[in-house]
Amino acid sequence: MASHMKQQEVFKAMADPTRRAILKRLQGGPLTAGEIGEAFDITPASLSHHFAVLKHADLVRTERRGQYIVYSLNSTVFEDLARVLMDLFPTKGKAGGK
Amino acid sequence: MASHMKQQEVFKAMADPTRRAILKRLQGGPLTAGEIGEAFDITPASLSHHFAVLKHADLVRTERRGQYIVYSLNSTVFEDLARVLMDLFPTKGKAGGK
DNA sequence: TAGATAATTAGATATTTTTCTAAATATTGC
DNA sequence: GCAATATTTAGAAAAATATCTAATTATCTA
Repeated sequence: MASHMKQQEVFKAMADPTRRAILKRLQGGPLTAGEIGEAFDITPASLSHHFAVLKHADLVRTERRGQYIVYSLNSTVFEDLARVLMDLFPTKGKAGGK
Repeated sequence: MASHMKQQEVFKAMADPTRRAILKRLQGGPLTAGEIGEAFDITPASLSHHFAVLKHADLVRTERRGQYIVYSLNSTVFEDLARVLMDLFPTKGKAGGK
């Protein structure tokens, strides 16, 4: 029950507004790296770094589908926590603004 | 209802393990800066910096009492969120270990 | 008022993080 | 196999953060 989260990694991951916006986007369902990237003004390389941080924190899962890599929220660790956090705070980041 | 939180400031504040340990310590009730500092291996100056970040995020309140400054959790913004976060994750920081 | 104690602010340095460009890897379809 | 597309990895530069020492501010007490 969320007891095997890497606390430091998760908080660090959540501290960046771009990463929070990525997570927010994924709440609508799985997306490819490219689809996620459309909403941001950064290079694919930078985005990839953010993905790595989120993955390391176990907040997202990846699955290769052909040439694409599909990202989705890791519901085990994340879904309940993410909802609590995301809904508790008003969105303000440049992308995914509700 | 938690809708006027400064999202970015709060997450940034929570991203540092020393600051999370400070908050954790304050869950037992208000403490002076010095009392909080006893648990850490950093200088008062560094600690003061962390207090400033927590204050800026509205996570703690301060009140001067004589030569002391007493810190407490800001229950309005924090108490419910803090409980959710702190209880959801296992403690791992050097200080305030439950 | 002077000295002691508590805490913060100023200024500098070291570390970490974010971002970029360029190069590498994986996969598709001809 | 080769070119095109999707994504990641490597390496470097810029920006942000954490920490320190030294100096400052505020308060207490003798």
